[in-house]
Amino acid sequence: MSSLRDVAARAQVAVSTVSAALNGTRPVAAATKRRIEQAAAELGYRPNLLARGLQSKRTRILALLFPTPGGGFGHTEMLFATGAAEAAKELGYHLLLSPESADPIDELRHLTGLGLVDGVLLMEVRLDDERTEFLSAAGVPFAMIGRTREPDAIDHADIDFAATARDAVAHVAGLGHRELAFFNLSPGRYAEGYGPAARMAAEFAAAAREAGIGYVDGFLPGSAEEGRQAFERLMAERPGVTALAVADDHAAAGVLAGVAARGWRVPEDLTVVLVLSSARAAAMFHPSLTTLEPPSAELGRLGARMLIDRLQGDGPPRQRLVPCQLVPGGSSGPPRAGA
Amino acid sequence: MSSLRDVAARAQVAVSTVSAALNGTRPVAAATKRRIEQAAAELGYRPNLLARGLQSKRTRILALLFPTPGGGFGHTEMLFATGAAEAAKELGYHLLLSPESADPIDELRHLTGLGLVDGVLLMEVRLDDERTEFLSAAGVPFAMIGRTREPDAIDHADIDFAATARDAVAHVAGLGHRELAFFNLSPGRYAEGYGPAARMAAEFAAAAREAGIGYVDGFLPGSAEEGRQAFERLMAERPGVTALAVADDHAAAGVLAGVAARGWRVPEDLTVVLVLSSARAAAMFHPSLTTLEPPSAELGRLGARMLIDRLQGDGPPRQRLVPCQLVPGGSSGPPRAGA
DNA sequence: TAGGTTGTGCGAAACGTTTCGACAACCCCT
DNA sequence: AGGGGTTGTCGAAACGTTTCGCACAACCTA
Repeated sequence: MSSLRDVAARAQVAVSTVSAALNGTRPVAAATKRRIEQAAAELGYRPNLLARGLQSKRTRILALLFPTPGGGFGHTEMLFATGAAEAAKELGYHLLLSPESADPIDELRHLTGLGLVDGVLLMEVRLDDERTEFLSAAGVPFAMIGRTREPDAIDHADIDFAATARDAVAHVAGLGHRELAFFNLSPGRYAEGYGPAARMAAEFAAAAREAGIGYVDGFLPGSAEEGRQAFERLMAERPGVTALAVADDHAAAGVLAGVAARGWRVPEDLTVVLVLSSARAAAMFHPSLTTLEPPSAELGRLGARMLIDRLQGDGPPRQRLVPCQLVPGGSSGPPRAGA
Repeated sequence: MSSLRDVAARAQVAVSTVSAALNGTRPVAAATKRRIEQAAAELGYRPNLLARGLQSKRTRILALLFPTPGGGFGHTEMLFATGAAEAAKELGYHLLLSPESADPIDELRHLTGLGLVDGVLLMEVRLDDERTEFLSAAGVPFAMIGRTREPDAIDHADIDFAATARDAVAHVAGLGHRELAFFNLSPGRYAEGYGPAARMAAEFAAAAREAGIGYVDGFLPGSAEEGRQAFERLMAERPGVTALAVADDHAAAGVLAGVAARGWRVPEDLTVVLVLSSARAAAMFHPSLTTLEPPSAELGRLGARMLIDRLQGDGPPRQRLVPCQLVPGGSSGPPRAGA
C-alpha cells in the first residue's frame, strides 16, 4: 500500500503538503495540488484510516450495539442495522456490529475504551436504560433508536406512536367500526420496560377516546396459540368488537385461526390490522393483513445521521418521530352487519 | 484515556517493558509483571486499537459484506450477521457491517485499501462471483458463507444441501408418500446464479431418485399468488403428488390458500414442508409448517471462525457443510388414502 | 579469573497520518 | 529602498503502540 510519503516523493513536495492538498485543510497552490492529485491517483493512494484516526482522534467508525438474539431478533431490528450502515456509509462512516453480552455496561466500557469508535448507536432502548447514563457520564457521543422515559436530552429517532395509533384508529373508524381491540406484545418476548409496547397501548387508548370509539386492551398474546385464546376471550367479553389491532405476528396467526374456527371470515366478520410488524410478514397471511409497518430502515438511517451530526458539530439534541406506514391489505373491511 | 506511557511511569519501568508484560511477548520478571499489571488496573488502561493496528498491521477487525436489502433481506441473512459478530467477539475480533453498493468490486477495493480490516467475510455468494477473484488477486484473506461453483480452494461454510434433501425426502417417504414436488425460490428475488436454489433443486432430485419416489420440480413461485397458481398447476399436471416442499415462505402461504380453496386440508390431503426458511416463519402458519431450518447463525459463526483461523495461521482451506435442521410441524402426515 | 550464557530491562525507531510554527519569496505601499 | 503583509511550502513533533538491538548484571563453567 502506498503512503503519503510515496505520493510526496512522486510529486516532489513535502508530506505535509500532500496531506493539506488531499484534505483541503489549508490552501495549496493550484498547480501543486494538481501534481499531487495526479501522483496520488497514479499510485492508487488510499489514506490509512488507522494512522489518521490515531492522530486525529476521529475514526469515523460508529458502533451499533445490538442485543443478542435470545429474545428473537426480528426483521425490524435487522432493518435498523442495515439502514444505519447505509446511512453511515453515505456519510463516509463505518458501522461496527457489536453484540451485547450479559453485562452491557462492561461491554460498553470495553468498547469505548479501545479508541476504536467515535460514537455509539443504541437500539432496543428500554424506558429506563442504564446504558444512556453510562455513556453520558463517560462523555461518549451516542444516539438512540427508540427512546427512554425522558429522552429529551438525547438525540433519538423513534416511531411516532401517537400518529400511528391515530392512523390505525382513523382507518378502522373510517370503515365504520365502532369498537376496537388491541393485542399488545407479550412481555415475555421483550423486557418489562419495553417502550414500544407501553407507548403503543397508551396511544391506542388515547386515539380511540379521541375518535369516540370503544376500545379494549390488556391482551398480551405471544404465540399463535395464545393469540387464538385471546381472541376467544375477547369475543366472550366484548362481542361488539369488530376491529382488532395485533402487535405480534404469531398472535395474529392465532387470531386468524380462531376466526376460521368460528366459521367467521376476515374481513367480513372481523377487521384485523397488524401493527409494528413488517409488511413482509403481513403478506404471508391469507388474506394479507393490513399493516402499520414501522419505518425501521428509516429509523436506522436517522439514528446514524443524528449521531454523525452530533460528532461533527454541536447543537441542541434532536429527535425525530416517524409514524408507521399504513399498508392496506385484504383484512380490512366494514364491520359486519349485525354489530 | 491512559496510555502505555502512563502505566510505565506509574510502574517505574520502560514503555517497552509494559508492552511486553501485558502481551506476554517476551519474558518479564514476575515481580515486575505484577507491578505493571497493578498499575494498569489502577489506571484502567485499555490498549488503543488504532495504535496497535498501525504498528502491527493487524486490526482484528473483519468486514461482513452484505448486499443492500433491495432483493429482500431475510431473517437468514440477519442470522449470518449476528452469528458472525458473536463468534468474532468471542475470539477478540470486531465485525464491520459493510453494505455493498452497485459496484461491489470498487467497494472492496476501497474497503481493503483503508487498512482497516484484516479480512473479509462474503455472503450471498453467487456460483460465479467476481468478488472472490478480486480478493484472491489482492491477497486479502477472506471466507465465504455459501460457496462458488468451484469452492474447494476457499474457506467456506454452507448448507449441506445433499443431507438436507435426503432428510426431507426421508421425512416424507417415512410417512408413506410416494410422490414429491418441490417449489424452488423464484429467480426474480435472487440473482440468477444463486447457489442455494440451484443446489437445492439438484439435491432434491437426487435424493428422490435414490429413495425411489416420484419427483417433480420446475415451479418457481415468488409470491403468495404465484404459489397458489403453481399449486393448482401442479395438481392438474401431477395429481398423484401428496407431499410438497416449498422454499419461499410467501409461496407457501399461497399453497395453503390453494389447498383451502380446494376444500382440502393440511396435512390430511397434502403434506407441506418448508425448506430454507426459518422456523419462526413456519410457526406463523396454520397449521404450523414442518421446516428444514437453515443453520444460519451457525454458518455465520463458522465463517467468522474460519476467517480468523486463516488470519492467525496458515493451512489448507477448510470447508464446513451443515445440514438444515428438521423442525416438525403440523403440516406433515401420511398421504391421503386415495393416492 | 576469564569467557560464555542467561535473564531482565531500556531506548530508539517505526507505522502513516495531522498539525503547527518557521520561513522564503513575493507584492504592495509609503 | 525597506518594512509589513500575504501566500505557499517545509520540517518536526505528536498520536500510542510494537519491535528489535543492546546493555548490564548475575551466574555458571572451565
